[in-house]
Amino acid sequence: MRTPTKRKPVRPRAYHHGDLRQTLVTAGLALVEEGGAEALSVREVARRAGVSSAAPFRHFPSRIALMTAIAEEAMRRFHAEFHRALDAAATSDPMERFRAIGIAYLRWAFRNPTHFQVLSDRTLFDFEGATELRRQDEEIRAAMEVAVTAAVRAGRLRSDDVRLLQLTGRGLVYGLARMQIDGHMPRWGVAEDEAEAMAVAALDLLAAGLAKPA
Amino acid sequence: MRTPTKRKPVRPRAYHHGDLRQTLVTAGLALVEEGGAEALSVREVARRAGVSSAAPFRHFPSRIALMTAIAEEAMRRFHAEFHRALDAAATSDPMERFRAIGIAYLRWAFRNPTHFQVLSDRTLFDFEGATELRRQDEEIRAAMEVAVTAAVRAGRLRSDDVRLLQLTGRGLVYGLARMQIDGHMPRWGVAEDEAEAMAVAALDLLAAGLAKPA
DNA sequence: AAGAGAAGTTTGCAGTGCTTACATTTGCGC
DNA sequence: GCGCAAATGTAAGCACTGCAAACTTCTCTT
Repeated sequence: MRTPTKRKPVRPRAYHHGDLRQTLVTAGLALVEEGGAEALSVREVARRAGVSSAAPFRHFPSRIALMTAIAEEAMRRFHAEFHRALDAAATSDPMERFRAIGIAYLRWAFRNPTHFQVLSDRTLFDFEGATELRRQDEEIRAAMEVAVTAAVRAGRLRSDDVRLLQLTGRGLVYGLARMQIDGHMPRWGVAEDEAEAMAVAALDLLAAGLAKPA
Repeated sequence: MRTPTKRKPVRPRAYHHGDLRQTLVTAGLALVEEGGAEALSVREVARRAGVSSAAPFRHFPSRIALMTAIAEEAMRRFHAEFHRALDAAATSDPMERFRAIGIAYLRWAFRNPTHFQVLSDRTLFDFEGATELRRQDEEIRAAMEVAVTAAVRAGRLRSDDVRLLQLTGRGLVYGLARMQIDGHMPRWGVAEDEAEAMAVAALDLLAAGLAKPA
């Protein structure tokens, strides 16, 4: 977003924009935030950036490529906050760590619902082509695997099937997040302002249930 | 919607179609089945039904209204199969019943992924306007509430918060179904042909965990 | 047999993603 | 500095979409 060799650093940027690519991603992110993924059109993004409707195609070959860049930016933020939260809740107890991971995930999803929506639906962007995103996604998954494996090794869980345990944990947390996004919570008697707390309570209930009985 | 006084029940139906409304819903359902909800366009549905692109608007005021009718048809099938499966697994044990409900839900979702996708995303159709659908949805939810309440009364669960227990059960099952639809399973090391069985195993793990320890 | 209403059609408008041809600007080798 | 190629913008246009209006055809009622 800097302007090193540009002659007119501020307003009257005629023709060449300076950093259109990043501007488009930022505008797109805002659009998604306002109206969800399907509210994003290339032309509207161009309008917001103050360029012609064909300009974005100089930087992205298709709408899906633009969405991929937006998803990558969203994942960057998710990844950063996820690790920040994990570091803050530094604990060596594997069950505590399992819980902290789930809470960090839920927290981000509930507070960034439209960004989470983009990340979760892999028909919306080119998952295979987003190398960095895939690495960060894998890192989050691996963090969970580490915690679960440690808990299993310590004999703390009622099952020793790491893959199944992971799937169960992720399944619940993913489901709660998507129920919120897809508008199911009201139908289950969960009000807007208590949704996140209820989701955490559900996670706690699962964690308690997975723990090995005395 | 039958054809009591029609003169030409079969082929050469010129102009008036006879039962276009139902034909459109059926064609739409097939379209959704093939390519998911976003693959459905009013014009393509019209093409398949062999009518002009404006004809569907005689029966549905908008694309969303057509999608709502499609969702209602999908829900009708889901509801029917759900109850058929529940009746087949007739058992009075509340924990068994809880499990049977979850399995029936998972089974339908995994075998009708695109139809499930439509039903699950409430931005795709007019949920509030679909009275019958809402009633059937509520019935499925109520079946779960009955089972959970019975289990709590029988002192079989580690929590007595029915709402939280329901949310946890639904959250897991919904999450597993959506993970499948959104294409997350491969990344979690779950192959296509074992996905449904793994989901059931996760449900069993949750059920075991929710049960009151001896 | 007449006429009204239902259910089709054609035409057209505004929006979309994307392409092609053209214009401007900028960085780089000389 | 100069000049040219590449990068990056624009304008115009195509095929598609959802949807509205005006018109036509059929069917049902009386």
